[in-house]
Amino acid sequence: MSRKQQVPKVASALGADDTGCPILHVDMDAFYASVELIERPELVGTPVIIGVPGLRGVVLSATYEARRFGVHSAMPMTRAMRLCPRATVIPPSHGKYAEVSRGVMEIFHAITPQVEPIASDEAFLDVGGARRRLGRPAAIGEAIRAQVAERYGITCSVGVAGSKFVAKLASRQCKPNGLLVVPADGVVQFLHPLPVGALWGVGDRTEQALVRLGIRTVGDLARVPVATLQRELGQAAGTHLAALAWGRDERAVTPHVPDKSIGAEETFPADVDDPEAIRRELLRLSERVAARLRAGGHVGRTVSVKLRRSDFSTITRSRTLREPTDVAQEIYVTACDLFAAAGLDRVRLRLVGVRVENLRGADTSARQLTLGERETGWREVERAMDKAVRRFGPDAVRPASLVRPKFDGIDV
DNA sequence: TCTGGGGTCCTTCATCGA
DNA sequence: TCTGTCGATGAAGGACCC
Repeated sequence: MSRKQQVPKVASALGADDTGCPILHVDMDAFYASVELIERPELVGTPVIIGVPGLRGVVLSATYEARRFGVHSAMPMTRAMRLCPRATVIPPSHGKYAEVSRGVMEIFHAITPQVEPIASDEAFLDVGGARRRLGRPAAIGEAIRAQVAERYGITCSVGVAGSKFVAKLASRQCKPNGLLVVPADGVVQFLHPLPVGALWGVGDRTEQALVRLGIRTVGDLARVPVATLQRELGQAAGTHLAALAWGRDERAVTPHVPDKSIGAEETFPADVDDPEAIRRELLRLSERVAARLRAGGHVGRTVSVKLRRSDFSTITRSRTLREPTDVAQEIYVTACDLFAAAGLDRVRLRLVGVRVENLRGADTSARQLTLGERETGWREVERAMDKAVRRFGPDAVRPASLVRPKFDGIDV
């Protein structure tokens, strides 16, 4: 589901010497759309867009037939429909995608435990340790493609290289339904003709900044002194990009990356300026975040709120608590304080969000009551709510203020 | 044209204590 | 005692990723 610009196809696969190429990047092709077509085979070969039409939604995924009209993921649905009015629009079913994603990850784990998922539809694999058992990396990549196709009837693309970042570029280069090996001694030859925007970490803004400096390709970038890049892009980004331009990327495949924050946000169907309605939404989001914290065994110390005005300008406000929490009421009270302190009363908002950062394991954080403080009992109440939800479903229990329609006059 | 939702990481600035 | 410096931490914003 890459949303970066398509880089031009290379004419040659640069041979197939995969010695020194233990890293695989596996990327499902048009994942959500492909999963939907499993149940709708009559739509194969036609333009299909996954997204919610009408509302303020964006395209989540599109078949390659729709992409030919200029449709791509993250594009506003209204624009996508103008570009491709014939497209069949299917609302997303995240549960279905998660199920296929789990199955695909199982296939990866049967190859090697060194699997680093990047998203539901892509992962890095380090197959260095699987060679003796399963053969060369390119052969392992082909085996994965065959297994995914056989089990789910969908295709994926595989990049094979000596580093994560080159493997990722390679998989993008051979999409859809391809496999590309970038040999260790062909990295510079592979990278330098690519546009700078193809690099991981170069988005629109950075690309514009680089183009202003006359840097259009990775090769151009490689010839610029590191100090210049650091001055223009900042210390970290400058150093990082200078290394990438020469194919240097030492990052290892890391199977377990701990969560650093958990949040939830929602765009209103129409802008809202009623503080009561905004506080109700903050409560709903706090409930969601707290439930996910508890489900993951996390507590967090910093609560932040995100407030986006109707003109899309966005502010965030955060507060670090004395003790970490996974209690919705504590998160909600803090979020309301932050909202009040932001001084946006009666300002029209299009989005609000709640996030908890500074996470740690709930089991490693014994809560310390200060002198005179009384345990509120909210934690116990919310754990009981978790049990009810697990047993009777998500609508089994909710705060009284959320029993009313979510937004005044708009029940969504 | 009009921009979702879930994240990570970096930079800058302010504050505080040693 | 005062001042300057340095590092840690927190807060805010922004760019980027899928």
